[in-house]
Amino acid sequence: MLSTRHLPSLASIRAFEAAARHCSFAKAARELDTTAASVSYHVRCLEQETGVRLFLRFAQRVELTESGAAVAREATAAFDALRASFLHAAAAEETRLSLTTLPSLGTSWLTPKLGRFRAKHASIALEIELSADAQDLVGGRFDAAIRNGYGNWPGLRTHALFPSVFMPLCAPALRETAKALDDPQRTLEVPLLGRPDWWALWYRAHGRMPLPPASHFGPLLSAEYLDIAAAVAGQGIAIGSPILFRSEIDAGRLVPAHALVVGTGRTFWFTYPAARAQSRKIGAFRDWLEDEAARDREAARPFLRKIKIVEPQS
Amino acid sequence: MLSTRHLPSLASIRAFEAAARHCSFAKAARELDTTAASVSYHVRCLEQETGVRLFLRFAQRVELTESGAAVAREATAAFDALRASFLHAAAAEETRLSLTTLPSLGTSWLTPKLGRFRAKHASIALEIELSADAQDLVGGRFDAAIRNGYGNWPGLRTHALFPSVFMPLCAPALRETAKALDDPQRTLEVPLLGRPDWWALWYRAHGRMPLPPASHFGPLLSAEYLDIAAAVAGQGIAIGSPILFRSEIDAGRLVPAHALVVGTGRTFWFTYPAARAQSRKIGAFRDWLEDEAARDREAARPFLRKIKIVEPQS
DNA sequence: CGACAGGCTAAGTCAAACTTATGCTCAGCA
DNA sequence: TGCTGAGCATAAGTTTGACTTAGCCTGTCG
Repeated sequence: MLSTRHLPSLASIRAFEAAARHCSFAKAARELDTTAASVSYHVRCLEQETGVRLFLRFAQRVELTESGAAVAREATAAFDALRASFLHAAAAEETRLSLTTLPSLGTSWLTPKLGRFRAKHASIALEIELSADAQDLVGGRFDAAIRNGYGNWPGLRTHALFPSVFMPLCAPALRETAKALDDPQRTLEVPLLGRPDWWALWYRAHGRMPLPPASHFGPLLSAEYLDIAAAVAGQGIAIGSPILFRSEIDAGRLVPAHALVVGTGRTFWFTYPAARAQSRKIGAFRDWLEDEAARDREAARPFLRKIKIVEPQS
Repeated sequence: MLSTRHLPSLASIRAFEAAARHCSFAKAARELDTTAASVSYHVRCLEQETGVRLFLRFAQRVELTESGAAVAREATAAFDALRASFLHAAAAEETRLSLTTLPSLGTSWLTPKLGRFRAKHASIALEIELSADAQDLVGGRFDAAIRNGYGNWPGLRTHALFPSVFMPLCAPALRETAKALDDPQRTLEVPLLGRPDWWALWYRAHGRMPLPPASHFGPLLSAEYLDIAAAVAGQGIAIGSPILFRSEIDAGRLVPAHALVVGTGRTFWFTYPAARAQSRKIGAFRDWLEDEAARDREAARPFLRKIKIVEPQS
């Protein structure tokens, strides 16, 4: 009859449980949006499989047996507990958002704004992991990511935040020294900080100055925001995003060392698996993030007004 | 997402619960005797429907999330409780047998034997309801019945116990008076007790005596065993079954008032719904009952050796 | 008495459940 | 290092338990 782990058809148990609550097959059918014949069939199968009389039948009604009532109590409790656990898990799921993002964006741009997100969405705890490499969004480890790229990632939904651009930035004290970026007669007296490939692209876009030799470059640091920190300290001219480091500019710790802003067509995106489109927390974070990005794009308008796009050499 | 009473697909929950226990879709599939693809599909559907990440996926394994683990605990507990309630109900069902039977058979024949049934099957509690009318066996109120008839009841399984026959029985003191049943010269000095239709059939089978007028019949009592009680008290000659009332004969309280035993082809049957054929308690009771009936048929062999069958007039 | 509600059953239908085939990523081993 | 096997994923196709429909029966009520 009933083996060790075997359980009767759960569909039958579901039909029985509803019939027991209503003491009526017709009412159970209405609740389950099915027919009384289906309920009758399932209860009969259950009785046959288990050998337990669950209902006494009368012409126009049914009556639970003692055994039937006992099983029904357990069934109702079991389904209620199951339901509650899903509701609880879904609610808990909506209170934690795990985000993977690039180190400079996370450190310099996002983190300073989190107070505003927390104020707006007190119930959502944000967990941010910084990584220079794009993390997998399918395995379930992360809910969403902020990435730099062209936004053509299969299976992911993408929302553009702001363009990925760069320009020379330096401490105000180096404003005079920085004029050498535009003057072939002047010698560059401080090192160039940041990604050499960006500097190469910048000089290419500039078009009227040769790329300085490698000896003019500072040490290669592991993230953009470290180059910027060195520039703030007056150690050279860094190449970086006027959006990501806007707070430094606004505070007067950095100034544009040259007016030319270069881009490669890349953008910063907020992205998540398409299957997660219904997630309320992802939606809330996305909406807030888009507002923040729009605000920063607006504030950076003088820099973004005239971006010179260059093709990266592959 | 999840409405008030709605529960996700129970098949999906079942697959998830097994996968959670094993932390492996492949192992769950083996337990459920299905494929890993099926388990994977169900878990995915469940995650999609509930919005809850239940597992983190790695190339060759899966890992429960916190939420997944919580839901799994509830699911395992729910299924275990359900299973236990069915096992318990099935066990309880096997300890109670409700039988409907005819009054005389129940009172005079079956009840005196119940000690032997109880001794043999201590765990089965017998509940007997006496009724002159055949009770419904389909509604679930009764497990089985002992009926008198031809045994052709649709949907029921039948086991013959002993033939339904009748003969004149009286107290020993009326043995001389009873000779009038065979002697046209003698006047019947005591009333005839019991069913007038049986007396009519008996005289028809006799063939050498006219049926006495209605004035020779005693009052119409509601059950055969009451007629017999009156006969034991010497109030007349009763017509009844030498099997049902064998104990009175053995004790010398009654003697056959005439040797002729008449039957109409009817039998006493033990019967139950065919769908209940697997019931252990019904099987146990049937086996015991058949033994008792066989024993009584053997003891009544002198009476049953030569039964005169007459057709009832319809 | 007729209408209706609510059970039952058998035959037929259908959609969720399941299978098969293929692909991908590791881990372990020679 | 290359090969094998295990264990996930997905899409297309198949199957079967779940469900529907039609008809019947029994009460209840107006």
